[in-house]
Amino acid sequence: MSARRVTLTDIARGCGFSRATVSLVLRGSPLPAAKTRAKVEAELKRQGYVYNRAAANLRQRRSSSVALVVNDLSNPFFAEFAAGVDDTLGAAGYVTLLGGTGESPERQQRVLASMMEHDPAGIILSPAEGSDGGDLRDVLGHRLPVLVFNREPAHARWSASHWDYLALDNRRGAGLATRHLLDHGHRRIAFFGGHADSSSCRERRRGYTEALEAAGVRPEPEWMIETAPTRLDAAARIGALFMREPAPTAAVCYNDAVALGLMLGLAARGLKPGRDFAVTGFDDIPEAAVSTPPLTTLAADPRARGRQAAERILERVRRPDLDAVRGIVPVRLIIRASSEATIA
Amino acid sequence: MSARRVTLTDIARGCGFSRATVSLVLRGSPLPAAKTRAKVEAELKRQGYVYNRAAANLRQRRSSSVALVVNDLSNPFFAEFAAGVDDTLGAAGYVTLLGGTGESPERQQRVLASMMEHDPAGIILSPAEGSDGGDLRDVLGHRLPVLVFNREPAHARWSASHWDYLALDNRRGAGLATRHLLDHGHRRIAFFGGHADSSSCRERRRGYTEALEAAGVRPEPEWMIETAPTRLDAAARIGALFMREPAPTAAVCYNDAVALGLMLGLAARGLKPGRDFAVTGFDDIPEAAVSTPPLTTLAADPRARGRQAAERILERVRRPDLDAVRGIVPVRLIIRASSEATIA
DNA sequence: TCCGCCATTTGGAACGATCCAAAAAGGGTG
DNA sequence: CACCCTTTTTGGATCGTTCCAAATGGCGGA
Repeated sequence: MSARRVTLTDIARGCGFSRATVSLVLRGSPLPAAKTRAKVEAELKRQGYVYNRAAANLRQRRSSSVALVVNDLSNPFFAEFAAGVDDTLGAAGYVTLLGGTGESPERQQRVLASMMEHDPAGIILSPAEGSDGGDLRDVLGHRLPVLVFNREPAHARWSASHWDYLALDNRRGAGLATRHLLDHGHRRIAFFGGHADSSSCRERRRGYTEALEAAGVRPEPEWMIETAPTRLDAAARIGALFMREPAPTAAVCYNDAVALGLMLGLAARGLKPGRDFAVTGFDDIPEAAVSTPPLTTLAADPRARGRQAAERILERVRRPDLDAVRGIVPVRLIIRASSEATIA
Repeated sequence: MSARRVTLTDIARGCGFSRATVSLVLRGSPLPAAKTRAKVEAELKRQGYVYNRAAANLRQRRSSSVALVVNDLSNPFFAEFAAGVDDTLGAAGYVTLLGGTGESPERQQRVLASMMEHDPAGIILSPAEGSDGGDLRDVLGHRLPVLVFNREPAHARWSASHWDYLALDNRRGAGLATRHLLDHGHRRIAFFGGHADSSSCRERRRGYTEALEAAGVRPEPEWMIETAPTRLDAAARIGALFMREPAPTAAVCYNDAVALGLMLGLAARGLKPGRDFAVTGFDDIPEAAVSTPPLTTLAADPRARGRQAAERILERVRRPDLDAVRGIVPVRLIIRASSEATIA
């Protein structure tokens, strides 16, 4: 166990060529003679040589990894996203450095600092809620290609800079859901869940408000209800919807977790979601299709988003000087039973 | 953009000390005088120095990363597992190299080879279905600490060696579920889903069979039904349960995905799961709590398992010569409505 | 004043690869 | 056989850090 690692020098000694020649063979250069190549390759196999990419990267001043830092890995949306990122990076010969922040900006700073020490070629960051753009800039510096996914950190200082940005079309998505409910005759529609200081929540609220106004319905501030973006907290706050008569007859929810929580809460109050009250979500997590009732929601194909993010960061690594790109990806409204409730 | 990276030498030049001294300060050695330390630290901040761990690792012949290779990141069970692993590794100052294999042994070989080139301190592997122990040994070599999670690769050659192993108590878990159904009066109980060549499936089947036999019920080979471990395939194969009269009245499912698919299929045949037919799952994925009806299943707390795996691999990195450990973690039966159906 | 001792500081060789310019080995030609 | 040209091969410096043995400086005591 645990003998020394086999190096280029060992191979060179073993087959009587120089380190330089062995290195050429390793990299598949056409220079070495066929005979030489064969001998070297035999020796590589014989000794069980494993390439040391770290050493090579050091000399070549490049990097073969990309960091992926996400706010919440246990959320299936981000897990799928991560899978997509890893797919594409792997295919391009990069390895993924994974870091989870658990929605804590402090922890995010630490994780990012640690990533930086590993010298990634670029970084894909889905910021923790409450991230500060200035703090991020401090750890990440000005040199590294960065793609911000899904939400914008507070303090726009960063946005004046060269970071790419990729997010869902939250505004249009929420608008679609709202119009869908309006089309079913609803007029008293709440926006339920999420934290108003998260950029994605603000955008969704905006899409909701605009859709209402476009239909000539006045948005009711009391019906914009904040919750943590989890099933549990959503279920707990359902009371806020029914404080005052007349109560809403439908709700656009911040995301699927919140919508599922809301439906649970409704059932507990004796209301049948989808018949007595219409609900929509956002994300189309796998559960949405099998909940009771199945949840109308907005699909964004997180795995494809992951691939997209990876492709973009790779492109940016190749050409660091291009202007930053802001990508807003469309979302699809998936209509299921949870929004069937109709107002005559 | 993209100026040269700041190095130790730059700092040394900038504050008039030698590289060696700056390095001592960086590593918090007590040797440098307080005054010196202060000056160096000021210069570090001034130039925005970022430590290059790769270079340090090269010199020190050690590694600060651990590879995590999983068969299916988009499965919430493994996503949680990964989050747990990353938690613990991060806290210990290691970075996680993530790799997904999508259940393909060929891809797994490639991913592992790539990981090896990045010289991880150890590797946590949840093998793809159909992995071959010999192949694994070939890429991983004999030097690297390895923890195999969740299932055993075929060909036991590897097991004679020094790899750690951590898995759920599949046998006991399936036994618990089976006994639970027996206690509700069921006698015609199927084992539904999974591939018989996966070790976890074999173990669960064994627990099921033993529980039946302990209750004096003869297991019926036709009632062990194979499916891919997905909702979709499970739903598609439901017919196999009802080929012959009398049909089973309950099923122990390979995992939650399969159980959810089965319930879907039952509903489609006009049977109400939980009332006309009892179902249990395995894993306790989040959906299990909110499905219709909520699913009786076995919980294994994947995040805690992730932490456990990480701790074990770190321990093994510290002391490579200890004997391999086989850890079997207990699972808890979570009783919900899907298994309420009773036989008088 | 000189010496020895302690606390600091330092030059230069590693680590395992790549790069570059230059050397060595073949192979025709005249 | 000397010459030139092409094909192969190679030594040594380099990437950014750490390690080590040895150098430096200051200070108290003889």
